[in-house]
Parts: sequence; structure tokens; C-alpha cells
Amino acid sequence: MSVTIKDVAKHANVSIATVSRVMNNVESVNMAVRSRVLHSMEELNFRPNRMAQSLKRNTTNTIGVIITNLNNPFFMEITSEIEKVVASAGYSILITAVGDSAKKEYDSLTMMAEKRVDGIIIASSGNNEDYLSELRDNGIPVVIIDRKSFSHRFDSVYIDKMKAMMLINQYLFLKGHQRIALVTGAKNLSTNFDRYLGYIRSYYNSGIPVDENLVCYGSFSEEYGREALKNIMEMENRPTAIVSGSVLITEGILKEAAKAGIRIPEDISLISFGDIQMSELIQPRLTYIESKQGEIGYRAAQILLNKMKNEATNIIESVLETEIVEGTSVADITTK
Amino acid sequence: MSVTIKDVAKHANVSIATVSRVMNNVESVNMAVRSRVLHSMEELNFRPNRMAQSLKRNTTNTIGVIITNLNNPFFMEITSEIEKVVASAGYSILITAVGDSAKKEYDSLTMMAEKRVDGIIIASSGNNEDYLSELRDNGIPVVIIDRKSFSHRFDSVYIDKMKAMMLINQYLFLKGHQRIALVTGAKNLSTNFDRYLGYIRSYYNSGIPVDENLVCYGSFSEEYGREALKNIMEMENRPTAIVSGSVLITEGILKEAAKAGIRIPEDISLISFGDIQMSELIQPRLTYIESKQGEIGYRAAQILLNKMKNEATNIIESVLETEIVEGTSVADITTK
DNA sequence: GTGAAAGCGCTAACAA
DNA sequence: TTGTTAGCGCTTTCAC
Repeated sequence: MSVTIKDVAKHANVSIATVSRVMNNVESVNMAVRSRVLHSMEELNFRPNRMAQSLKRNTTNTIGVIITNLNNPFFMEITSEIEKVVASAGYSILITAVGDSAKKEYDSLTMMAEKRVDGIIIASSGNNEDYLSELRDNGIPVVIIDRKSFSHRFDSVYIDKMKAMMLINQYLFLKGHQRIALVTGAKNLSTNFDRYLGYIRSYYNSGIPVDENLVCYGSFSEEYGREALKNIMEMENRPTAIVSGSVLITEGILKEAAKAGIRIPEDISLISFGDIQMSELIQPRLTYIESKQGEIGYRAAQILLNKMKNEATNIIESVLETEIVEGTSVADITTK
Repeated sequence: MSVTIKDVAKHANVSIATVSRVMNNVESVNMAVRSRVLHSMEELNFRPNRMAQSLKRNTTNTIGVIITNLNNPFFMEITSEIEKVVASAGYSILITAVGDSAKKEYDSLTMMAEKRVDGIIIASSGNNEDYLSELRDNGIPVVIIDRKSFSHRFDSVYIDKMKAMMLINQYLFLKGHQRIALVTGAKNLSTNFDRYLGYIRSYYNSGIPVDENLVCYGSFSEEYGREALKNIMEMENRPTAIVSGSVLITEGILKEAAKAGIRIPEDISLISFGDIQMSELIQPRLTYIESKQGEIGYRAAQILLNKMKNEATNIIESVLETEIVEGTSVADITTK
């Protein structure tokens, strides 16, 4: 089919070992021979077969990235950052988007294991931790992003959602809000459980009575944001503020509000995990807590590169600090 | 290292050929034997080595995707769509972002050729067409997206930028605009040359005098959009409308306008190739011509899958039709 | 129905 | 410095 070192060897009148040596810039190959071989490669248009090389070397120079959705600015930015970092280290990336299907995630992991990726960066459900741990034990470094793992300890980089949620609620309490709705993704995602914990805990700490019915689980999507806002506006004893667990949800809420003539923050306040796209052009200016996509991607890639290089055995949990960025989407309703 | 068919064979007391047969669901393997082998695989936690398989089969079940920038909604959506389509056909995707570096693009192509991807989808500079053509001749199907190729004929899917540009100018002429600035990306991108051609041609057709100084080349970025707007506002004999060649540029223009207090469309009109993010929340409502990311990705993936399956030899150029979607960012300045 | 064996394109001892 | 050779893990004839 395509040209191999054998062809090159014949053409240059050397052994395949020599060809291999020059293509790997190895040690002592006679200068004249080397240039003869290089010339033959050129002439024959030789392209090394990395599959064969990988088979021998047991390394593929590719890393796997598993996210839920490429069509989400948060993951897109993470991915973009990962790509930049690993590309400059000579790795390419194999990417899959698995939605919120644990099955797809599992299959993706299997595929990557079978294709023998050198490492995996994964943001996702948390439903395949045993499998992930098994893969790691089999020698594939794994970095988890965007959430911490409970059942096992993994290298990971994320924002402490519980802490962030507490910061948010404290902020809202200060502004006079007591009935606060939390609108977030699937209940079985650990990251949403963390938000829930932070929610409960901040109420507990402040002594304000909590109403767990105000915690709404759905999915990280615009549609759910729209739907949730509708539901909330129809509640009797309606909350005065909404905390959105994701940018997509926030965008849905804002769009629905615009459509339905609901004023933010006059009718209801809004604060979000992560800033929306084009926010500087949108009224009200969103109040949000930073989500740090860029840094998550960057660090995850760095950690993975290190693991793949050394056999560094200590586990790194990189927990990023975040702050609230004040806009105008939260009303101050203290009665003063 | 990891467990191989050899280990499984030993464990199940069969030959490696038999193991291979059961893992490939091949023909006639005695039921009892088959289940014994399956059991051994399970027990030993066997994971087929796809590198080895690929080496034999000369196919990798992975396709390469080369784009300029993952951090661009346009390409992100294309990629997302491609991923969905090919994933369901059993392929995984190897992705690289090459910015506007022809060199990086070349290296990316080389990497993909060496890793023996089964096909390539590429959106990019147009500076490596000879190389692309060579790869195709070597048996790697190639689909070009977002632009047509001049030097060679490739399978491709794109919007006819010249035609789109003509539609836009005609629309603007109707609204009374005669001095129209075109703000777009790098001059050496064929897609920008096409815009230029459409620009010129629409003027020619209508008999309105053209001023080529109003064609501004830069890069597909927010920064350039901001900069271009500043420059334009300082022109003597300022144009009455701006055509933006990319969503990122449009976003830059809008942000700069907001910052500098330039009103659109009162001070200057704006029309764009592609809609911005969150447009339904932004005033003025942008007037744009559809850019059809989703469909581009979808079709490109379909075409590639077909090429990889059959040896279908005819070349498909899929040129998508687009329309202008009217918002409120273009003023009617006819004097009636 | 099953096994032996050659070979995919490369690497890495080991010899020379 | 260079060549010979034995694999890496799999597929696939060809016998039996």
C-alpha cells in the first residue's frame, strides 16, 4: 500500500534498521548514509506508520478528551485550552462528546483504552469512576475536570461547587434574599449535589429557614432554563432570587424572561455559575461567579503531561478559587 | 503489558485464531468454544489492541478534523455536528486547531497522514491544497469545508461567499446605502477573496461607483472588529454601512460601538455573515446572512462517510443556499 | 470448526 | 557504524 521503511531501505541500499535509525535521529549513522536515506525518503515520499510505531513503543502520542457537549462554551473553551497545551508537547487529541449518558461515557472510555491513548482528561457524569480507576490502574493516567470524585482519588482540577454555592447564597442573603431558587442540572451529577450541599449549608449557617422545594434539578440546557423560570414565576410564595447552575441555563432564563416580559432584577434576581456570551452587550449586566474554563483546561493538560512523563505518583487535586463578579442582575431588597 | 489474544487463547485453551474469530463475531465458531472464549476475555479483562488491528487492517476508524480555532462558535458547531454523525458510525475524531498558520496546518496534515486516519475534514487556509491533493491521491478521502478550492477539485461543502456578498450588497443598495465597508479576515484566504469579488461585482452590476478602499482585511477576531470600527468612524466621507465577514468581527464591532457610544443603525448600519451569540437579547437585532454551521458539519460528515465506505469516485461540491435574516441593524436611508 | 503460520510496519537487542 | 532477527498484537489464508 503505502511506502514503508523496507522500500526506503531498498532504495537507499541499506538495512531497515538504518532507516529506522535515521528517522528517529538515532546516534551514530554515517553522515553520507544518513543523507542518502533522507534523500530516498524524500524521493519515495515516505510517511512513517505511527500505528506500527505505537505497536512497538506502546505509546500513541494521543490523549483522549471526554466532555459532555462540544456545543457548550464552557467545555469548548476547556477543550481549546487543552488542545493548545498538548499540541505543543507533540500530542494530538481524540475527542468525544457523551452528553449525559453514562453508557456513552463508558463506551468512549473503552474506545480510548482500546486505541491505547496515553492519557485521558474527562469531564462528566461521575458514573464510571470504578472503570476510570481500573483504567488508571492499567497504566492510563486520568485527569478529571470540573468535579471532584468521591469514590476514588483522582488527579483533578475543578472549582469547589459547594463553596461557590455558599458564597453565592451569602451574597444573596446580604442583599436581603431569603427565598432562593437553585436551578441546576441532573440530580445524579456530583457537581449538582455539591451545589445542593452548599445551598443547605449556607442556610444552616445563617439560621434562615430553608425550603428544599426551591432546589430544581433538570439539565444543563437552555430549554430547562426557560422551563424552570416559567415554573418559578407561577409558584405561590415565589422566591426573590434564582441561582443558575450553568451558563446554558442562565441563557435560557434570560431569553425566557425577555420573551415573557419578566424584568430582572425588578421581578426576580438572577445570579449564575459562569458568565454568558456577549454579556457586555446585555442588560441587565449579569452577576456571576467565575467558572474559569481556561484555567481548568490549562491545568488539566499540564497535570496530564506530567503524569505521562514521570511516573509521578502523588495525586494532585487542583481546586481553583473563584469570586463573584457583580453586575446588576441581583436586586438589593433589604428593608433597611 | 496488557492482556492479549495470546493470553486469552491460553486461558481458554484454544488458538489465537479462534480468539480473533470470536472477537470479530466471525462465522462458525462452536457455541461452546465461543462462550468459553468470551468468558476468558471477561475474566482476564481483555481489551483488544486497536493499534495492532489497524496495522493489519489498514484502517483506524478515526477521522481527522482540522479547523482554525475551537474557540469560535462557527467551528465549534461544525465540529459538534461532525462528531455526532461520525460517532454513530463508529468513528472517533482526532482534532487540531491550526489558527491561520499554513505551517501548522501542514504539520497537522502530516500527523494525520502518519497516524493513518481514514479521512479528513478540513476548514482552513487553502495554502496546502497541493498537499491535500497528494494525500487524497494516497487514498485518504478529504472533505473541505467553508470554502471552495481553486487549484484542485475536492469534495466540499460551503456557502458561496461571492453570491452571499452580492445578496448583502443588493440588500444594502435597496436600503439606500452606496458607500459600504467590508470588514473581513485575512486577504490570502480564498473565502475573503470571494467576498471581495462579490463586493466588486454587485457594484458593477448596479452601476454604483465602487471605492475599493472600503474593503478592509484583517483577521477573524473581535479585536480586529473593534479596530476596524474605530478606523471607519474616523474616515472622512464615512461609509453608511458595514458588512462584517465573520461573527467574531461582528461581536467586536458591536462591543466597540457600545463602548464608544456609536449607535447602530443610526450612526452606521451593520450586517453580518452569521448571527451572533445571544442575539435575541441584544439591541439592535442583528441583520445577518445565515452561515449554516450545523448543516456544513452534517453534510461534510455524511460525504466523508460515503467516500470512506464506497470508492465513490465522483466529486461532490455541496453549495448551500443562504438567506438574509432581517433584524434592525440596517437603516433605510433612501430619500424617498 | 479449528489451528499453524506468515506478515502488517516498525523497534531494539545482539552480532558483526 | 551497520545488519540480522525476533517480536509488538492482531488478521487471515491454508490445511486439517
